[in-house]
Parts: sequence; C-alpha cells; structure tokens
Amino acid sequence: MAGTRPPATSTGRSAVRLAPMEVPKASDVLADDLRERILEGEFEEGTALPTERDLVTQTRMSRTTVREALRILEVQGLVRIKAGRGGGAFVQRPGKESVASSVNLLIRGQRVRLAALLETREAIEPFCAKLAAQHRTDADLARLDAANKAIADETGSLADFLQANVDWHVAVATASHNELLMGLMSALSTAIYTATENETFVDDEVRRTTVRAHKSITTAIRAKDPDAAVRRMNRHVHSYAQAVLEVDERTEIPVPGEN
Amino acid sequence: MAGTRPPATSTGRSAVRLAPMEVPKASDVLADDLRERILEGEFEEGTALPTERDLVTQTRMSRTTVREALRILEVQGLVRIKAGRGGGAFVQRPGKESVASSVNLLIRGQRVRLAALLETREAIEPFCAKLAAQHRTDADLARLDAANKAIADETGSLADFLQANVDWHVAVATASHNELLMGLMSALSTAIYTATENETFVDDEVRRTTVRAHKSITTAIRAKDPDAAVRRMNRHVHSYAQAVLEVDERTEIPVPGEN
DNA sequence: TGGTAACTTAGGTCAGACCTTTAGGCCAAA
DNA sequence: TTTGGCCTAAAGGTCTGACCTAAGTTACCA
Repeated sequence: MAGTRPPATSTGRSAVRLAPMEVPKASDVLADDLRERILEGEFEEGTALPTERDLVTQTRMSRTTVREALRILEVQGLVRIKAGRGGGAFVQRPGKESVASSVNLLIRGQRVRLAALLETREAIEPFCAKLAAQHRTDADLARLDAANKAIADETGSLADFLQANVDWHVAVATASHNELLMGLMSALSTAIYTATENETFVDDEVRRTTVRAHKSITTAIRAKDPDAAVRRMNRHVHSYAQAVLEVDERTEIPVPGEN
Repeated sequence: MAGTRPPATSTGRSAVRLAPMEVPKASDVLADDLRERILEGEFEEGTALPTERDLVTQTRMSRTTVREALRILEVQGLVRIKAGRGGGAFVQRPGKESVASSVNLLIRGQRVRLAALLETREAIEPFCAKLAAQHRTDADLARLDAANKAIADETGSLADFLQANVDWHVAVATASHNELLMGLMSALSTAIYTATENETFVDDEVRRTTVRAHKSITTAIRAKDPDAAVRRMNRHVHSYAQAVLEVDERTEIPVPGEN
C-alpha cells in the first residue's frame, strides 16, 4: 500500500481530485433516516414516533430542526401530526392521496391540457377493466353497483353526479387489485372531475348514456369477460373524451381576439 | 326566511349539525397562499420570492413559521432554496421528479408488487407508443436512436444497460408529447429499474432481444404507424414482464420454510 | 494584476420562552 | 344522573433573538 501517492503538480501541490460534495441539511438527515425506517416497515402503521422534545434529546438537534424533519415527512404523507395531549407524529404509509396531490401539482404546474388527462385515462382504464374482469371479487361488484346506482339517481346535483362517476371509475381500478393503478386512477379521476366541473355538457342525455355504458362494462366484469370489458371501456372512455373535447373547443373558440 | 328553524330532539335541544372543523396552521396558510400564486402563474419560473426576513415583516409571522411554509413548498417541488448571498426561494414548477418521488413512496409504502409495476407499464406504454407514432418530431427520433445505441453497446455494465433502457422508454413517452404520460412513465421506469437491478436474468441474449424490439418499435414510430407501434410495444413489454416474473418466481420459491 | 482578506447578505441552527390544543379527572350546580 | 365549569398535564404551534455557515462582492495589498 505504501508508495501509491497522488501525483504532484508543478507547484508541488498534491493533485487529489474530489467531486463537488453536497452537504445535507440537518433536518434532511433526520427526515431521511426516519423515512427509511418507516418505509422499511420498522414501525407499525399508527405507531407514535417519540415526541418532538424526546427527539431533541435523542438526536441532540434543536427543536427547530426536529420539527422541520417531521414537517417534511408530513408533507410526504409518511406521518400524520396531531396536536395536544396524547398527540405527536403517527406513522402512516403513503397512499393514493399523496400520488393524487402530486399529480395535481404536475397538472396545474405544467398546465397539462385537458386532452392529455383524457388521453392518459384512455391508456390506463381499459387495462384496469381487463384486470378487473380477471380478478374481481364480490365486494368489488358491490362497490360498482353502488356507484352506478348513485349515478342513475336523477335528482342529484351535478356535483353528485360527477362524484359518483369518480367513485365508479375508482371502483373499477380497485377491482383490478393493482395498488398502483388504483392510485393513478383515483388521482386522474379527481383531476378530470375538477377540470370538468364547469363544463355545461352534462345533461340528462349524457347521464343516461353514462349509466348505460357503466352497466354494460360492469356486466362484462361480473361475467369475467376481459375482452368485452376492455372493448367496452375503450369505447366508453373514448367517446366521453370526444364529447368533452368538443364542448371544450366550443367554449374556447367563440372568444377570439381577446389575446 | 323567518320560521325555518332547526328541528328539536326529544330533550328539546336544537339538533343543529356541525361538521368537524379544521383550524389551519399558520405555516399552512402561508404555504397555501404562495402555492396558489405560484400555480396561478403569478411568478415567472426562476423568480426569487422575498427573503425569509422580508416575508417575516410582510406577513407579520415569525421566521419559524415562514421557514416552515417555505419548507413545505420545497418538499412539494414548488420552490428551490439556495443558501448564501443572493440565495433565497426560487419559484419552480413541479415536474416529473415530484410525481416520480411520490409514486416511489407509494410503491415502497404499499409494498406494491413487482407484478403490479409491470402490469401498469403494460397499460401505459403501448398507448405512449401510439401517440408517439402520431406526434413524434425529428428531435424525438434522435433521442430514441441515441438511447438505443447506448443499449446496444455490449461493453457497458448492467447499470449502464438498465439506465439506457430507462432512457429509451422515457424517450418514447416524451415523443408522445403528453406531459402526464411522460411523468408517469419516467416514474415507472425508474421504479422498475431499481426493482430489476438485482435480477440476474439480463444476459447477452436478453440484451439482443431488447435492442431488436426497440429497433422495430422505433421504426414504426418513425414511419408514423400507430397500429404497428402499439402492437410491437405490447409484445415487447409483455414478454419482458413475463421474463422478469419468471426469474422472480424462480428466485423466491426455492427458499420455503424460512417464515 | 492577481490573489486574498474582509464584508455583506442570504439561509441554517440553536436555545428558550410562551401560546394553544387536547385528554382526562374532579366537582358542584341543575 | 347529567351537565357544565374548572384544573392540570402533555403535546404540538408560534415567537424571539442570537449565532453559525455559505456564497457573492468589494477592496486592498503584494
């Protein structure tokens, strides 16, 4: 080992090369450590982490730092923080909500076009329907029926209709028994919901068409017929997209020259 | 309006119903306000927000609170914080990284099965290929070719191969010109990358097959042939999934009874 | 003129005090 | 027996003010 030493430059200085280094912040170090433990499954869901003041004495960091770390984890959906006696940071496994919220940030931040949302749904949902037809349980069917019943209720408001619609689509994803698809679909559906909320095209006609389509898809899923499920879902989602985009253009084009 | 009063219970008590209320934290209020402005486009990307101490005087909140708000936005990918003179919080629009990281949290937190990842890719990527075939530009083609060249380089390590593989798949998504699909695919690909990194099944045979498949898909995209692109991508992704799962079972089953 | 030391301005960390929220227990009035 | 008032303890939430550290800017001297 002796004898291998870094070469010297003309100045006699050793020419050791070091990559630029990142100095992590204290709060990040703590957050990373806790995050890793949580994801590793070291704590049961719902377990309380030590109190802030305990963490201070254990880590010898200041309370500010500890709190920032906890705040990071909270934003990432890894803990839920309750104030007051018996409160504290409770471990939570991140679920669809966190994906949904970050997808929403992406959508709003990147000004994702409504068309892109609908396209994405066209990509994902037929596959969900296929998986659902393969793996559905009776509980899944019950959820689908319940959602569809709510959609058919003509006395409901627009918001009710859209919410029930979201529920049904999420129920399909749930029936696929693919956790990731569930998360994505629930994020997507909610986003489409909010984007469609002001649209005026949801009339009784649309409602009836929707109910009919949902019913026939549900039937395919119940019958464990993947091919029919894919085909029908494809048609449904595609025609819905077409309808929305048509209205979207109608409402946007008539206002030229305002620039 | 007079005369409508809440019904009374048997005890003569008014039965007013109130939902549980949320009292927002100060830091959340600030964070929400800033987030809304950022997403609304009030600041150009890269704009510096006021310094922490300025925000303190403007909002009349304490520095602790202001810092927590900024930290929240940082975690959500809405600002990037630099220390030192000329530093501060710089506005940033959330991109695929933030979606990717939250999808990763979901995957690790929910213990999403590798099979679910692969299924999801099977759902999304053929559609990406279709869109790519419809909308690809010359720049897109260049990226695809570059990535494929890197994959074909047999001198590269496993990590190099996998990285180039990810690059190619992301390039397809990019060519789809759908921002959301881009974000999802880049998150998915990276996740599959890490999940596959320890697998032993990537031999020269696999590499050659992969290169061949990518080439034929690229050809379809270049020729603007959506149907062929979908078909070939479907086959590629599906057979890759099969191969991975086969190895996965082989490596997991032989160790029974350790429970 | 080139290097470097000093200064300035920003975020990062710390210590400590006080406020607010919540759970639980206790007790007196209704 | 119930209801409301009250107290206390324990936890997070907020504030203050000081100091540390990182990174540009400037000025000065060899």
